[in-house]
Amino acid sequence: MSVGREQLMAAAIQHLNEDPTASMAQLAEAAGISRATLHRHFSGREELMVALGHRALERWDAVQRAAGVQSAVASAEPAELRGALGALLSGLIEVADDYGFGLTDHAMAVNPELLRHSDELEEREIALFTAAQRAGLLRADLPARWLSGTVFGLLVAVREGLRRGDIARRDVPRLLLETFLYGAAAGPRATTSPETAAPPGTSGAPPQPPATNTERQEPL
Amino acid sequence: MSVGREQLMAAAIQHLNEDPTASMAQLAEAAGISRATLHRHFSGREELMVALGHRALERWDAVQRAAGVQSAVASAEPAELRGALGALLSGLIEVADDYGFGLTDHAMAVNPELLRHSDELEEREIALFTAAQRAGLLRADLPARWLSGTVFGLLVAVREGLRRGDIARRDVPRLLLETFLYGAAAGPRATTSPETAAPPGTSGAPPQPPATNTERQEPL
DNA sequence: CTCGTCTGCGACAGAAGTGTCTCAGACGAT
DNA sequence: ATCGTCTGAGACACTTCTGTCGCAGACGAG
Repeated sequence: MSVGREQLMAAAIQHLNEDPTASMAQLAEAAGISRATLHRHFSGREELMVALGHRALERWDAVQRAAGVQSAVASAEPAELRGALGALLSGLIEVADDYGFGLTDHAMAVNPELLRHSDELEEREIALFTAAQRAGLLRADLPARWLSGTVFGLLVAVREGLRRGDIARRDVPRLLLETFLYGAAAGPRATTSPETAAPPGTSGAPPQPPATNTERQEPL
Repeated sequence: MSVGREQLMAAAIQHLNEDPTASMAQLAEAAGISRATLHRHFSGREELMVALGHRALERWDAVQRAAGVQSAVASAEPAELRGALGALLSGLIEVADDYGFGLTDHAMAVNPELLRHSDELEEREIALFTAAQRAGLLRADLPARWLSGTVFGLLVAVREGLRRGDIARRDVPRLLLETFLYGAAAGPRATTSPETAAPPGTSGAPPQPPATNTERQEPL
């Protein structure tokens, strides 16, 4: 047994991230094994895809557990919800980066098993958003389900940005969090590190209208 | 000539939105023509895909022109930039809805022609974001390129939300605009229609801390 | 009516991927 | 050394999609 099932799936995912249309032969070669051996692990392409999907969903699940989503929702404490939200988003970045192709791959959106599994995780996430809305951390005038979709879309944007080299890996958590929470509009807001609010960009100081300077609540 | 080339592509796209893996035979059937006739219009699948891609990019281009992106950037006037941003996002919703599959289809991300075309449009959009940052409409502490990616990601979220029936079509412009500009965090902000700020959801009034009530600048 | 054009239909070969099978060899355990 | 297990290589049949071709029929223009 040269390569285990785990390393096999890891190699497959890594290769699928570069070419989502890779054939079984290419995936076998990427894993350094023969096509026959690949079929000894997974009876067919379908089974491999489902296995990869579940692997990704289990990591998503692990992120939710590590973030303490369940207990935060149960407690309804703003502090706990705040922490769970931050940990969740941070953790999801890595998952989206590792399993990038799965975010938008058609095979994942068709299989009933995977759909049920991901729906379950999504509902848990929506429950967190709903609780955060009740606690006054997140806006209540946007459906929690849409907020969940927003996170998904932003993770796609993160994946693309990293793939194309548009954004630096170390900036991703800040970009994701800032964009998701406060959006792109200019205006007074309290960030986690105010000194990074104005990077030394080429643009001079924006002729910003002197809006009433106030403190904004800092949910995360 | 029963069906023109335009209607043919429209039918193809509509069908591809439901099943991105549809074969040429399925696309021909969806358009109500034979497979041979489809090949008389497009020499192969590759050519069809490129044509569909360009069609989508031309609509994107049209949205940019209708929004007056170029002149707004040239003028650097906050009022013009504000209008261009709003018109751009509103227009992109329809494009993303009609050409949904193209947002994440692999064939689109591979063809050099389409890449050059979309890069050109994207650069124009980034120029608008940059100008809006200089005018104080958008945050300057987030890269304009990331803001462009954010819009892309949110459009993917819109597509998915509509496909799954999570969100109502009439709510989409508000959801997209509000989320992109102000994010998901709770806090004092001036929306375009304050009376819609608190929908009659099941959740009671959130125990929101009485943050200092202030007016926020309203970029769009 | 007749001609030219366009269309659908069926057939064809080729390409690519998939799943299965056999066989020989490597390798470790005993 | 031998046995059992696992592996890679190759061959095979099967499916699906693709691209091309010829032919017959519909249909409008003249």
